[in-house]
Order: sequence, then C-alpha cells, then structure tokens
Amino acid sequence: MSSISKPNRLKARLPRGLADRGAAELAATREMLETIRRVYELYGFEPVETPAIEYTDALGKFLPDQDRPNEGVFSFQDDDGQWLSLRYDLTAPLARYVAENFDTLPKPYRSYRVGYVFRNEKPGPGRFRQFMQFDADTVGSASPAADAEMCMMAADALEALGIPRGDYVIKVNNRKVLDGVMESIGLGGEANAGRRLTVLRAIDKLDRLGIEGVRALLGEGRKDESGDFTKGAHLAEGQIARVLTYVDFQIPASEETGADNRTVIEALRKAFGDSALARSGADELEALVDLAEAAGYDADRILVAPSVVRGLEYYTGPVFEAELTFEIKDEKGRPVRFGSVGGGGRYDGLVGRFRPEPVPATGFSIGVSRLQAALQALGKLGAAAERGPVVVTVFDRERIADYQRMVQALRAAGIRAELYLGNPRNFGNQLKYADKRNSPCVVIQGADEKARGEVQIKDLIEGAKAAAAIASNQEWRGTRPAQFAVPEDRLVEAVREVLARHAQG
RNA sequence: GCAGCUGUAGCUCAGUUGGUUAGAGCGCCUGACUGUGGAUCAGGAGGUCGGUGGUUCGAGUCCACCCAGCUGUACCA
Repeated sequence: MSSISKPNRLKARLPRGLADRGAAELAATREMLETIRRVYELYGFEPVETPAIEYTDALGKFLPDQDRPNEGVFSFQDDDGQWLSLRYDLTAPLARYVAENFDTLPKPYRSYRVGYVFRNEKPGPGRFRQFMQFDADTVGSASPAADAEMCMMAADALEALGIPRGDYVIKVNNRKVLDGVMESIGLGGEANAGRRLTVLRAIDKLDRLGIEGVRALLGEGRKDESGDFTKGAHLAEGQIARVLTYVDFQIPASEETGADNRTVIEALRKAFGDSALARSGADELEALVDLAEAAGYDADRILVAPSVVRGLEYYTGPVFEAELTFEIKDEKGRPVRFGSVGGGGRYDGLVGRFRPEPVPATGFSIGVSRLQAALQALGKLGAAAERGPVVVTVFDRERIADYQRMVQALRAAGIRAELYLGNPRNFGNQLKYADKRNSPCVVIQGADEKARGEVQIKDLIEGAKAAAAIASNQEWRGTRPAQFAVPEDRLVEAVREVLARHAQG
C-alpha cells in the first residue's frame, strides 16, 4: 500500500453531529445510567429493549401525501422495497412492541429502556444526530396516578443524580388546556390547525424570548438579531391579550418556593372556563397535582407551567418537561442555560394506531447526553480520569514469561494489571506509557533485583508529587522517588498496599 | 431551511497596500540520560494556507461558487 501517495490517502474524519466518546465519558455515562435504572426499578418498572431500526410506518414518519419518509429521520429501503428508519425516539418503538405483544404483556405494562436515538437535523452545541435517551412508560393505564408517578419518578431520578432540589423543576401542563385556550380565542376546529400551531409554538418560546417576544410572534412577527424575520400568527389585539393572560400564569421557576399550583389552576378556570376542553384540562392538572402533593411533591418539584408545549403531534393530555434552573458561566463568562433535560406526557393515541381498541399510555424520557453535559458543568460527575492498570515493565526481553507471570498473579488477586507490550528497548518509554495510562504504580525487575529475589515497585502518584521539589536531572534520577523493593513473593501484597494508600486519598 | 460571522501545523493563533523558501507557542518524536516519569537544553517530523475555478507577471491575501464550523432563527417526534 506504500504506492498510495499522500494526497490520495483516506482522510480520517467524524461525520458532523456525531461524537466519539472516551473512557472517562463512558464511565460517567455508565454511572448515570445505573443511577437512573435504580430509581426506575424502585418504582416497579422492568427493562425491555427494542432494535434501533423500525419500519418507517411504525414510527409514523412518512411525509404527508408522499411515500417517502420525513427528512428528519435516517431512512433506507430494504431489499423488498420497504422503508426502514433509525428510531428517533424510544416511544414509538415501544408502542409497536406493546401492540405486537399485547396479549402476553401484563397490563398496565410498566417498562423502561435506554438507547441511542437518531435525528437527521442540524447539529449544534449539545445537540447531536445520535444521542442517548432513557425512557420509562406505563401502557394501559388512563389514571392520573400514572402521570403523577412519572413526574415524581423524574424528580427522584434527577435528585439521585446529584441535582439539588431547587436546581431543577418538573413542569406540567395539559394539552387540553392549550386546546381550550385556542378554542376560546376562536381558533378551534380543523380549519385553524395551521394558525393554532403557530400560536402554540409562540407560547413555547416564552422561556427564550420573554413575553415581548411571544407578543411579537402572536402578532406581525419578529426580527431576530441576525436580521432574519419570523412570520407571526397575525392574531387580533383581543386574541393576543387573551393568550398573553394565559402565558402570564407562568410562575418563574426561580421563585417557585411558596408558589401554589392551585392558584394557577384556579386562574385558568376563571379565565378560560368558557371552554369545556380547558375545564377538563384544568381538572386533569388538578388531579395530578393533588396526587403529587399527597406524596409530598410540592410546587418546588412539580410545577404547573402553562407555557409548556411539547410533542404537538402525539401528546393528548398531561405533558411534562424536566428543566434545570441553575445557570453556569462558560469559559467566556457568558451564561449557559441547560434548559430541558427531559420530557414526556400522555400519548393515548400511539399504541391504538396498531390496535382495534384504544390504549392509554404515559411516559417520560430523560435526555442522557444533554443531562450528562449539565452534570459535568455542575461538577457532579467524576472529573478525575479513571485509575489505570498496574503496569509490569519489561527489563529483559528474554524474561517476558516471568513478567507475564507477575501480571497473572496480580490479576488473580483481582488487581487490574497489564504487561508492557510496546518496544521495551527504551525503559523510560515504559514509564511514560504507565504515566499516560494513569497507572497507580509499576513493577520493575531487572537483573539486579532478580539476583536478590526482589521486585521494585514504583508508586507513580507519590513520585509525581516528589518530582515537583526536584530540580536537576541527576537528582531526579538518583533519588528514584517513591520506589521501594520487596521480596518477589510479597509482590501482590505490596501492590495492594500502594493501591490502598491512594484509594482513600 | 434562512441570516450573519469564521476556516493557516495535532491544538491556540501570527502572517503588512497582493511580492521570493508561510511563522510562533504548546503538543509529538529523537538525543543529552545505553537501569527510571518531571524540569531544562539541543535537534527533528508535521502545511495541497477548507475545496474548486477565476483575476494577476505573481494569490494565504482579491472575486465567484462549493464544503465545513460558530452564532442567531426556523423545525424538533
């Protein structure tokens, strides 16, 4: 292959919107998943796994009036011509699974699952085309207790991950309330579906754009700082006023202590009670809040937030959004908000697409990747690199079998250990390697030690500390900091002592 | 998708009104030190200047298009 000239060489490159993940990040993810899993198990949920690929029609993602999948999903055609897609969330595949195994599953069916999902969208900071979600769902229960439980479990999971109460909030709203408000400003019915969407999207932007931004989007439209113009909903003044009244019920998350969810629900009833839909939504909200509060989850954890709009396509009742409320400055000193790290709601229509009978369902999804970035910033994840293996160095290449035996002795004692497999010619490189691997210590046995029946154990962590005080190379080499000899048969014991010394430091 | 900004070594960046062989710091490799990590010193490798085309005697520099990144915005199951 030497004939391949340089300009023709394949360039190693990662596709955009995707990320490689190293040892430290994987360890942090594993720890997070285990914590979340423990909470979900505690609530009685059981694991289930479905594949990353589904028939596109099962995901419900064909473009309207075309036999081609939506561009936001990665899709390809099977050899029989059927469209397949990578899953873009874990909810639609679960609906397919439950529908397909309906007769054998216990109902209500409580399950959780974790996995990568894929979205073919423009990536951004903290926004990838492949990312991990951790879902829990209850299928087959229409009870508000199932919804309340989702919110409580989400709150428990976030706290188990080390996010203090008050630094997050589970926001709750109800699609029926939103639809009722639309109805009461004369945007009910099929004919107004388009404008309704525009208005709901405007409401959703309260957090980001503030009340004035929402007002602009409800009216003529809004110009952003790059000069780009977003068309508005062109509502009449009276309609805008009503919508803004509604949005104003939002309690700022930072002042949540003492906020009373019931006050908000009452205000909703008073302002929009003319709509039967809004009344029914308010009742559902109240039922959820009652159950949550009875279990001790007050508005500092589960908060009624009228501006929450999500999953316009399939959520039918309660909707939830887990939001981090603390702010963090980035390296340029600008505030970074992590915002939503999870969401969910009731999707009574989703399983029913596959079944003759309606099947109620509710669920919650944690965005693991984004949450991990937030926890990193919070300092809640082990920032320290993982401790590496003990490295047994190679002094005489004829004696590799001896060194390998030492490695096996360490492994047999449950100590993570490895033989140096690189070129042993330059001994310094072996130590540099061990240093890069973050090894706690190395084992050395040259001819001198062998003759005495000893091994040298070099404590790299102590040695690094000692190095700071040493200036000259002669001294550095002469003192051999943090290195000691033990009889061969005490190898395992001595290594164990070094490990123990650093375990509690 | 739309708008604005930015692409020079692995990383962070210099590079004059267009002018000869494109530089620095950090990192990497080698040596001083053939039995020891760090520091220091010396040396070395590493660039189609994001890509293609154009203007010009001459382009890293100017123009067009494309690609990628950043920011905002739209969409977001």
